[in-house]
Amino acid sequence: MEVVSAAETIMANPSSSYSHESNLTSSLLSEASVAAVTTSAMEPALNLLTVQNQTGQFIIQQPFKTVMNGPSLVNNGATLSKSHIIVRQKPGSTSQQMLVSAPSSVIEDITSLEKSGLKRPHGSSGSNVITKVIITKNPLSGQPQPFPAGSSSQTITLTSLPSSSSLSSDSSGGTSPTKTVTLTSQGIMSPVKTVIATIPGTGIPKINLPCHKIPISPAKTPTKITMIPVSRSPNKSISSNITVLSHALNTLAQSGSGPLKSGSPSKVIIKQGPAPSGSSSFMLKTQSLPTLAPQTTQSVRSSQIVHAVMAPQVTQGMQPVAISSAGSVQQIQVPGSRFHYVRLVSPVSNSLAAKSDSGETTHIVQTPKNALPITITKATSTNQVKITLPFQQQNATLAPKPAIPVSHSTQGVHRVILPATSSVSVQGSATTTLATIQPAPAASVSQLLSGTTILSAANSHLQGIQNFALVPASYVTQLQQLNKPQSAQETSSQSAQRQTRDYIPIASIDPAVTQYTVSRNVPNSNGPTLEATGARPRKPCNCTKSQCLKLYCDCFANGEFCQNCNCTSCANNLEHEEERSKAIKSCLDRNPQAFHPKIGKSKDVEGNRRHNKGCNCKRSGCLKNYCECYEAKIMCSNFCKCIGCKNFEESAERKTLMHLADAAEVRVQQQTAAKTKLSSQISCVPSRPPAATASGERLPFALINSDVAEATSACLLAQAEEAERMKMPPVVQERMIIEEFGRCLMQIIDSANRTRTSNSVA
DNA sequence: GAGTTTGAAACT
DNA sequence: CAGTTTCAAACTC
Repeated sequence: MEVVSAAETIMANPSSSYSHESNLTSSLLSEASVAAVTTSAMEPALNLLTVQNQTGQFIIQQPFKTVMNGPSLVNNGATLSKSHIIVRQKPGSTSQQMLVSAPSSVIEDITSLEKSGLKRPHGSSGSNVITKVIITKNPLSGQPQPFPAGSSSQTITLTSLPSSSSLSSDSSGGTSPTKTVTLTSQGIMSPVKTVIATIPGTGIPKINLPCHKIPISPAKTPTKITMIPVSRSPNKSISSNITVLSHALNTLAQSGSGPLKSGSPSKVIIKQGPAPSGSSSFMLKTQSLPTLAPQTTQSVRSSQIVHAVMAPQVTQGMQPVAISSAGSVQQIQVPGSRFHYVRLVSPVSNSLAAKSDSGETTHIVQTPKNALPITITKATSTNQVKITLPFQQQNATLAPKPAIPVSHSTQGVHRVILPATSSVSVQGSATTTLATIQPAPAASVSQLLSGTTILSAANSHLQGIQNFALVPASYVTQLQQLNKPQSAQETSSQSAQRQTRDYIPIASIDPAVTQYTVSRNVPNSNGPTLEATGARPRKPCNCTKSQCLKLYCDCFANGEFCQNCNCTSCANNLEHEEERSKAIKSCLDRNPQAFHPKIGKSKDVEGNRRHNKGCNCKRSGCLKNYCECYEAKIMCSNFCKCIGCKNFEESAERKTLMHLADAAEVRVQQQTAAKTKLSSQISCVPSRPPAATASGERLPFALINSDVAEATSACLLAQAEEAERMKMPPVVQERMIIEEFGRCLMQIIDSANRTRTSNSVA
């Protein structure tokens, strides 16, 4: 595996050729790599890239300068950019290469480089400037580097990244002191200390987050962390300080996937929570801002420490930051569980990040307009630190090819397993084959829809089975219920309602690539019919013997947890997560495509759907829902091995059935439409007007009560009797009655007028 | 609602 | 890979 971390520098003053504020966000390194890449302000325009080993000893200290619209330089021949610096440990490299990448956009002004007295990097004129620094041992301590056996040297390679990934300049911080974010990778057993101090001589508050380590990978092999370019909001000097964190967090989102969606600010929350077996776990959480689309989420395990050093202006202009947004994530930590869950959730509200749990001190920073918010939360009662910072969203472009679940089982590699129903396509077969955290799982992660949950079983004994799995949002409900015991007042029906409400299916992002899973839950549907909540309708299963851990169970086959089902001895839930994981593994062993959508696109006819495997019907003629093809409303294909198939284009039986089905559907739709229309008409019926005017005067009709109506009726009846007694013709009798009715009305009006008059007099 | 039919999944 | 068994949904009454 390979650890890649990124650093980012931001120009503070676009008008100056040299910036006083160069923020290098540094890197996350693997357990096996050097401990830290640190930058600090040696002088206003010079930063120091420091690579520390696990014992805190400096391995590399490379000053570099950030130059506006020009190159940044590292004395040792390394060039760092104003935007991104990526430090990575090359996989399989005996020399333990570390790659530091920077955009090429900053490697243009050679003149200023030379002017600065710094060494011109080799090949800096090209777009890919690579400088290698090979260090055989710690130059300061003389001790061997803490690399795995066999590594005899380190190589730091500086490459340039596309300029498009660079950040825009910060126009406000020209005179601000250097802000530095340090990420220090430490050994697993590193002591935990929370230090909030001030950097001597700078007044810069230094926050050493009480994080033992950032769990990166349970594996012994290095973990690759790919960096993600940071959003290019115009004012991101603060955010840049923590960019490294976001980079590390976004490993998943970045790895192997396409470019990030520029201008899509989001937030990354690094949260350290208690972890079993003496290791801390970091929940890397990103939350996209409103109007943003998908989000990425990552849970990383490693053994690293994060130190955050932030300039005072970090807290300047603090504003509440909206956390919830269009597509955010939730981290769910289940006590006692080895699994770490992260959920992508739908936007709910624009709550404030500043508001945190009791005992937490939250710093929320949001740069001015269009800037990205940064939140640092330190829990006083717990050992928990959250850093919320922006980062660029990942391009959620989907490839039309579904690639789930991932069955690739590289040891020590996080895997992302998408349930069959997710229909989430990940890009490229090569990368999606293993939607792993290394190196490309993020693509799929970022493409997840709301409700998708990542289940991480890293470090568990299930390692090798599945370190990461995407589970349905319904799982989250169970997780949350575990975390928060149900209120005694909550009835079962309320619970059911809440669960139903919370249920969010995993679905395809792009309808064009939606793959229909043959599920009995959606009989004869042309596709996933969504409920009002956007959730796919879900039918409870009735499994009795399979424990809902076989593909017989639709819930399980769809990658869902059983919820409100009628099953017995169900193990398709959180309480049996290990069993479930084993069952998933078993299914995948039998059939790596087990959770793939059964219905895919036909290659023959564009846009046509087709059963990927084909049916084997013998007695139903493929004209009953027993047939998966018929159930999916598609015709049998060459893949089918059915006998007596009548489910083909020219089949008269099929046409008849389809017509009947269509007619029934039309009928249902008409009924529904009629009901809707009726209800809307009823709602349009004008209600009784107010009985009084705005001034309080009672209107005549308001005087008509039962007594008045009875008296009026008596008058009319008396008049009718009188007319009859007078032996008047029927026409005249009617007229007399109507005239009497008129007189009654006049009396009522007079009474209303009298009431109005008396009210005005009063 | 109970019993039957059916075909996918699981098993041998 | 083929045959058999198991299973749960679809279907019938």
